[in-house]
Amino acid sequence: MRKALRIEIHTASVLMAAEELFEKKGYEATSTDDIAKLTGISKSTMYVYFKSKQIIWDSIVCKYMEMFLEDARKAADGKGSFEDRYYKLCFDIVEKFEAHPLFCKGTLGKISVDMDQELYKKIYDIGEQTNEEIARFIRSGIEEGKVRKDIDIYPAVIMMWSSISGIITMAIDKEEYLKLRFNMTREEYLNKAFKMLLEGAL
Amino acid sequence: MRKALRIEIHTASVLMAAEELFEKKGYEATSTDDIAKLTGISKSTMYVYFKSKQIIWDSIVCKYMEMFLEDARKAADGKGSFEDRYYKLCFDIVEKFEAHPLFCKGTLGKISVDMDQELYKKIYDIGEQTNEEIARFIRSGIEEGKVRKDIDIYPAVIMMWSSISGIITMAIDKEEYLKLRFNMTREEYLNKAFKMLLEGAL
Amino acid sequence: MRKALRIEIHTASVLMAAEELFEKKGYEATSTDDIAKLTGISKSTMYVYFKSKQIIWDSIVCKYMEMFLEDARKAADGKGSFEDRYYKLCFDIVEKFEAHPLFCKGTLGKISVDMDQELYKKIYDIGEQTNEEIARFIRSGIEEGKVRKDIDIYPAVIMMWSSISGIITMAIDKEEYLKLRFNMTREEYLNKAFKMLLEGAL
Amino acid sequence: MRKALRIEIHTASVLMAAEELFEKKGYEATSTDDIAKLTGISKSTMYVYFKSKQIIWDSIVCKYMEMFLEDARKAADGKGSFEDRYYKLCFDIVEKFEAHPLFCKGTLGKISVDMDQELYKKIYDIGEQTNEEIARFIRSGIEEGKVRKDIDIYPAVIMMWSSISGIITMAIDKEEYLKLRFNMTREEYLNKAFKMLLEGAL
DNA sequence: AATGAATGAGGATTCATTCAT
DNA sequence: GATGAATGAATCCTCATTCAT
Repeated sequence: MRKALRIEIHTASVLMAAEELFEKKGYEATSTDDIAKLTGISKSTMYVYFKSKQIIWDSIVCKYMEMFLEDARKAADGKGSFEDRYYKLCFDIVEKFEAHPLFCKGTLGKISVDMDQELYKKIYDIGEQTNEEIARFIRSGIEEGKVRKDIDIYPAVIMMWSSISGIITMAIDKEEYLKLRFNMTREEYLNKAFKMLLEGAL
Repeated sequence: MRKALRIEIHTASVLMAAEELFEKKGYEATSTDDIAKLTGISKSTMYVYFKSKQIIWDSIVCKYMEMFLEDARKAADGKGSFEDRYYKLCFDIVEKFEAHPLFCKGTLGKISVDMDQELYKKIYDIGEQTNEEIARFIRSGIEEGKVRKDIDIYPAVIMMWSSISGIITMAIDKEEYLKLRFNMTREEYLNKAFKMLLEGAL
Repeated sequence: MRKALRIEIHTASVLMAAEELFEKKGYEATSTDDIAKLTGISKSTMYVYFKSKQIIWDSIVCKYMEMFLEDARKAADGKGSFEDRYYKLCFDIVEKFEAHPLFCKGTLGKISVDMDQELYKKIYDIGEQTNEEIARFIRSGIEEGKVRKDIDIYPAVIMMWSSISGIITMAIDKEEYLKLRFNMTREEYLNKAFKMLLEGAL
Repeated sequence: MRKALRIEIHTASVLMAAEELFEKKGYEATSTDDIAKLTGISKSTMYVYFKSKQIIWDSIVCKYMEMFLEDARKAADGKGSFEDRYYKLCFDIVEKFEAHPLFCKGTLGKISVDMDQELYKKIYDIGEQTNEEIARFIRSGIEEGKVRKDIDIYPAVIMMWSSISGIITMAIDKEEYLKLRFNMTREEYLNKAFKMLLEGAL
C-alpha cells in the first residue's frame, strides 16, 4: 500500500518534470540530470523508477495515446450526429496537439519496439483499441448513411488518423504563415481542412 | 571563376557525403568527423563551407523541397486528366519518401528559422512556389469540373499537402503493421488512402 | 542455535551465488545486486552477513586456499613414491585452476590485508599450514633420497609453490598459443614443465 | 616533422602520467580524468592520441615487454658463462618487477587480442622475439654443456619464463612475510630460488 | 584557402553502500 | 533480523566547434 503510493508519486513526478522539459527543449537537449533535478530527486533514484531516458519519453507518449483513445471512444459512443461527432473528435485531438505538440507527434511514428517490455505491449494495445474505436465510429457513420457503404474500414481508420494528424501538425507549425499569408486563423483553417477531409473533392 | 567552381565542388561533395551518412545513421548518430572523412576534406575546411552541422542538414532538406516543387510543377503542367495527375503526384512523392524518408520528414515541420540566412530564405521561397504550383493544379481540377468550384484554394493546398504527407509517413512507418494486421501491402493501402482523400466520404 | 544455523545458511547461499557469478562474469562485472538476487535475499540482508563485496570475494578465495591445503596434506601424507606424489600434487592444483581460474589466481598475490579482520587471520593461517605441509612433503623427498639433503626447506616451499603457480597460470592463459605455435596440448606442456621443475637443468 | 614531434611528446607524457597513476592506484581506480589532469592536457586531447583507457594500459605493458626483450637479448648475446648470464637475466627482470610490479604482471596473462590493431600485433611480435632470444640463450647453455641436450627448447622457454615470473611475483608480494617468518631478505630468497630453478632437485 | 590540433561541455548510466522502518 | 528505498560519486567517452598557422 505504502509502496504502491510511493511508486505512484515518484513516477508521476518524474513524468511531469520530464514532460515539461521535453516540451521546452526537446528530447535530445533534455538531460537526465535536468529531469532529476526538476523532479527533486537524485538521478539514481530516478533510475530506480525508469530504466532509461527513452522509457521516460515513451511513458509520456503512452499517456497521450491513452488520451486519444478516450477521444476515439467518445466519438464512437457519442450521441450526436456523425458529423458532430467527427468535428468533435477532430477538435479534441487538436486540443491535445495544441497543448503538447511534441508528444502528440511522438504518438505517431515508429515506437522502438521491444515487445517483451510491458510498456511497449501496452502501447501496442492502446493503438489497437484506438483503431477499434475509430472503426466503430466509422461504422456508425455508415449506419447513418453518412459514409459510403463500400468503404474498406481499417484502411479508412488509418487514413483518417494519419490525415488528421498531418493536418493538425501542419496547422500548428505553419500557423504564423497562414495568418500572414492568407489572413486565416488556425481555427478557420482547421475547420475547412477537416471539412475537406470529410467531403473530399478534394 | 576558379573560386566559384571550388565552392561548388566542395559544397556538393559535402552534401553528397552527408546525405549518405544521415540517411544511413540518422542525424544525431552522424558526426561532423564522419562527414568530413567521407567527403575527403578536413573538418575545418568543411566548416569553411558550412557554418554548422545543422546547416548541412537543412541544405539537403532544401534540395528535397526542390524535388517536391518539381513534382508539383509536373502535376500543374501535365497533360492527362486531373485524376491521373493527382495519383501521379501522390506516387511521385511516395517515391521520394521511400528513397529518402529522413529528409522528406525533414521537409515537413518547422525549419529552424533564421531568416537572415540566405538558406532559409530560399527554403521559404521554394515552399511558396510549391504552394503556387499546387494551387494551379487544383485550379486545373476545378476547370475540369473534378473539384468543387466553391473550394477555398489555398487552404486546400495546405490541406492536401499535409494529408498526403501524413498518409505517406504513416504508410511507411507502419508498413509492417499493415501487412501483419490487415495483410495489405503499402501499395494497396496508399491507393485506397489517396482515393479516399480525393473522393472524401470519408 | 537458531541463530548460528541461519547465519550458516545465509553465508553459504551468498557464497555459492557469488562464486557462480564471479566465475562467469568476473569481479568487476558482478554487482552486489546480481549476487543478492541470485541468492534470493535482499541486498541489505546480504550486507548484514558480508560487510563488503570485497569480503565476499576474499571468503571464496579462502575456500580455495583450504582446498589447496588439502592437496598439500595429501602430498605430505600420501603413500606412493615422492615423484608420484609430486605429480599428483601438481595435477591436483591444475585441476582446481582449470575449474576455477579466477579464484586460484586470487589465491596468489597480496590479499587486501586488514589483519584485524577474522577472515584475513584465517587466510594467513591456512597459508602457514599449507607451507608446513609442503615442507613435510619435501622432507619426505629428502628421506627418500629424491631431494638434495642440503636444500633450504622453506625457501624451497615458497619457490615450489610460486613456480607451479606460474607454470599453470601461463599454461592456461596461453593454451591457444601453445597449440597454434608449437602444436602442444596443455597437458603435454604441463607434464614437461613439471618435470623440468623437478629435475632442473634448466 | 613538427607533427611527429608533437605526437611523440603527447604520447610520452600521457604514458608517463598513466604509468604513475596505474602503479599507485591500479587500473580500475585510475580514471581517464586523473590521467589527463596529471598529463596537463584535456581529456579530449588525450583521446586524440589514445582511443581508450585500455590502450593506454596496453601501451605501457608493451613498453615493459620491450624491456624484457632487451634483457633476453643480452642473455642470449652476452659473453660470460651460461650461469652468469642466467643470473644476470633473472636479476634484470627482478629489477623491472621491483620498480613496476603492476606492469610486469600485466606482461603475463592474456592480452585482449584484437590483432587488427597495430598495437596488439606489436605486442605479439615482441613476445615472439623474446621467446626466440630465450631459445637462443638456452641453446647456448646446451652448447656449453650446462643444459641437457635432450631438452625440448620451446616448452623450456615458456617454463623458464613462467617460473621466473612466478618466483619474482611471490618474492615481492611476500617480502615482508619472508623477513618475518624466515628472516630472509628478498635478495637471499631470490638467489636460492633461481638456483633451485636452474639445478632442480627440486 | 586549407587544416591539424585542441578542447569545453556534456551525457547516460552504474553501483556499492547506508539507514529508517 | 530483514529490507525497501535512496543516493553520491564516478566513469568512459563523444563531438561540434574554434583558431593559429
